[in-house]
Amino acid sequence: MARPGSSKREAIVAATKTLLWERGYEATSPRDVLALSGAGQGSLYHHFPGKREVAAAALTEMAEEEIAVIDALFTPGTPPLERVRAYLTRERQALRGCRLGRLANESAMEEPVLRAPVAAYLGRIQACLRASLEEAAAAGLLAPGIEPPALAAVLIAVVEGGYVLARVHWDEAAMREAIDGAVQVLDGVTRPGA
Amino acid sequence: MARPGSSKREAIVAATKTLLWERGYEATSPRDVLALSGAGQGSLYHHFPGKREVAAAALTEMAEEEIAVIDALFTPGTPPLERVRAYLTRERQALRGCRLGRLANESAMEEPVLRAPVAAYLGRIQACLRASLEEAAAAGLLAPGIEPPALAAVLIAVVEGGYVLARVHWDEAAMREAIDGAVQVLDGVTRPGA
DNA sequence: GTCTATAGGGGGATAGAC
DNA sequence: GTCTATCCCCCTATAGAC
Repeated sequence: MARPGSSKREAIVAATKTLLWERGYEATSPRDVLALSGAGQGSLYHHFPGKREVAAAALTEMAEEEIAVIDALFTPGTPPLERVRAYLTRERQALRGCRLGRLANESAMEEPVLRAPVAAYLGRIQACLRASLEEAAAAGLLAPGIEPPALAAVLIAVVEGGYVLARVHWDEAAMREAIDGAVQVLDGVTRPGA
Repeated sequence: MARPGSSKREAIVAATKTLLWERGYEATSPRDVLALSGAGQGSLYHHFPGKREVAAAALTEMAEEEIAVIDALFTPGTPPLERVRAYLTRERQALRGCRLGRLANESAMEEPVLRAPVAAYLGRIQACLRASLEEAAAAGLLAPGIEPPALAAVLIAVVEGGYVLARVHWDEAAMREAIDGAVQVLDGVTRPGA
């Protein structure tokens, strides 16, 4: 039932992934999903109990995909502070918003099944940042008074907040400035070791 | 027409302010507004062309109120870095989200009349932060390599991103940690002058 | 200026044929 | 497993009385 293999199910989930990023949860209707996927009403309600479960399946896939990208970015090979910088400066489509974090202010976050994949994604990023910063701290690269967990929280917050600024000002530069600042701050509280 | 004095108009705008914070723009229907305000259908469409303009009026008032709070926080009397800390550490209801910034990912941001008050509010905060940080820099309190505009962008982004983290993890502590980190970072890149 | 009544369209879901 | 047809309710807005 929740297995892949049925073509329409995959089409429905794929369309939902597109629409959730583009419009969010509340603004995405089953009708839109069916129109974009080419499936009929029956297919959706055959494979899923309702809209929420379709979205949950889509969000789960989205989180898996994005977590894979994050894990690749934080490969243990490179020096810890390089990994952090790579995350901060990776390319982003600021005006589209964070693919998962953009749902933060929707009522969907009150549904555990929808909140979970979003929390897993942002949580993974924060964990990777924290681990890298702790590694840097252990190597004596972090200024005193800076706790790795707190700095990790700052950096993920700057990225998510950067998306907010870009959307509100309708200007990618608003996010770029925040990211630039984060890099300056990172340089300011670390020693040039890496 | 857009004047106050008509009791129902004010009730409608007041109800809209409440609902916009609680549910956002798309999830707030004229019906909800009328039910909460006690007004009838006719009153809303007598005073406003439609939902968008009601929301615009509500957002404008919300921005004015919040900007007044910000301006009070950044009174020129106190030392510049104290003002910045006061902004960072002011009390917030993390799980409710930013009263204006929570609309960032709604389609409402494509409507200039709705985006403008939100942008004005966040823009004002950023300007106040920048001015304070420039004052601190002029007094030699800022570490070299830290540009006031970039640091101002970081700080407003941490706050807005902190709201996102709190909502996504459904935990106020997620925002607190980001704010704590921002204070640590601020201390890390400034000299103890103030 | 405020009210009730009503309308056209879409949202989310179900029925039942194929 | 997929389709079309249909349902009820809410969304946004208009009509027109008071």
